[in-house]
Parts: sequence; C-alpha cells; structure tokens
Amino acid sequence: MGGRPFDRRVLARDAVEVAPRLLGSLLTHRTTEGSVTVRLTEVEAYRGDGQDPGSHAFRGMTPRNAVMFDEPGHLYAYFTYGMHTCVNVVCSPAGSASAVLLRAGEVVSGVELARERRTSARNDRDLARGPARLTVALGLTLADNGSDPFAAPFELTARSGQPAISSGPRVGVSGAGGGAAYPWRFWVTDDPTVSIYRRHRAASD
DNA sequence: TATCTGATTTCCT
DNA sequence: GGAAATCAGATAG
Repeated sequence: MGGRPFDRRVLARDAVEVAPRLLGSLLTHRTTEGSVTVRLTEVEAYRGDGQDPGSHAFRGMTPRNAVMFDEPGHLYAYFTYGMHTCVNVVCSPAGSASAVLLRAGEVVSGVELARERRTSARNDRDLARGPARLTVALGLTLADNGSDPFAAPFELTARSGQPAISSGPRVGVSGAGGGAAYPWRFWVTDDPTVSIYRRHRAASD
C-alpha cells in the first residue's frame, strides 16, 4: 500500500462533504481466506438529520439503522432486495446519522480471492462495480454491521493524489429522495468501474 | 450491445 | 403485508 491512514476526523463532517474525500481511498478487509483491497470510485451521501427522504434514517432510529446514529467511523451494513448487502461508512457526530454508501470500486489487491467470491463477474472490472458487488468482493456480510473500518480486520488508507471528481443525482432512490434535488452521488471522473445502473428506474413521479 | 424483468429476505408500518 | 440505497440473466435489435 504505502499510503497513510485515512484521517478519521474527516468523518465527523457531514456525509456530503465526506463522500468526495473518500473517493480514491483504499479499503482493505482481511479474512482467513486472505485480504482484498478496493479503491473507491463511486459513493453516495445520505443525510440523517431529517432533511433527506432517501435516507434509511429519515424516519428516525430503528433497530436496523441504529448504527447510523452511532459515532462516525462505523460500518453500516444493510440487507435489501431480498438478496443484497450494501455497506456504508457512518459520518458526522453521534446522533445525526449521516452516512456514505460505498457504490463501486476497483479491486487493486487480492484480485484472485475477489474472483472466487464473484464468480459471475465476466471481467475484473465488474468485481466491485456496484454496491452489492463491492460488498461481496470484500467478503462483507450483515455480521459486519457496526464494525470499525479503522481497526482489524479492516484498513482504510488515504488516497495518494487528487482524482477528478464528478457528481450527480443518486441512483436507486425512489420518490422524493431521487432526482436532481439531491446531487449527492460522487464518482471518479471517467473511471471504468463506476456502476452502470442508472438507465432505467428513473425517479418516478 | 442495450434495455427490461424476476428474484427473494429483511425490516418497518 | 409491502417496499426496499440491486443484480444477473434473458430477450430484442
């Protein structure tokens, strides 16, 4: 790796500020099988202060999203669509419940292990191209909900340079939370591993 | 190559 | 009981 650790204090800010700073960072997860490292290329910010209808925390704390209300720097893993697990990094001070959804990344280390976990991926580019795929590639499950990405078996490394960043409407957020009113999706400009699911399922009216 | 639809569990109302 | 921060496979062009 060679990089320095990601500054945990950055996560005390609002998710909308944290999200672009996470782009390009390296997230490593070690298991008995080995370790996989992903360079984050796409993220989404979710606010939990009641201003964001797309957030799981919009209606207040529930057993599922309780981790979002915890201190910054935890992982929030949730299950959706009956078969997929997605992972967020919790931001902002305890009580405000904002988080950054990790939407896509590039596997930069442990590629072979990631391939075993993602047998349906046709090429290495698809290994972590999408929120649920990224979760699988890293070997994360619901059991990792509440984990600390700054402690073993995790490692969060700051990016070395300043990537070109684009932003736009969030994906997959239905109802009032979608659309141009909340341009809180951030990605590394022109990166091939940015997810492609943004065509159909446009914000319904 | 681009677009569309079914799958399937968890949590919340 | 229904919706959900999605994915992979099938079908059409």
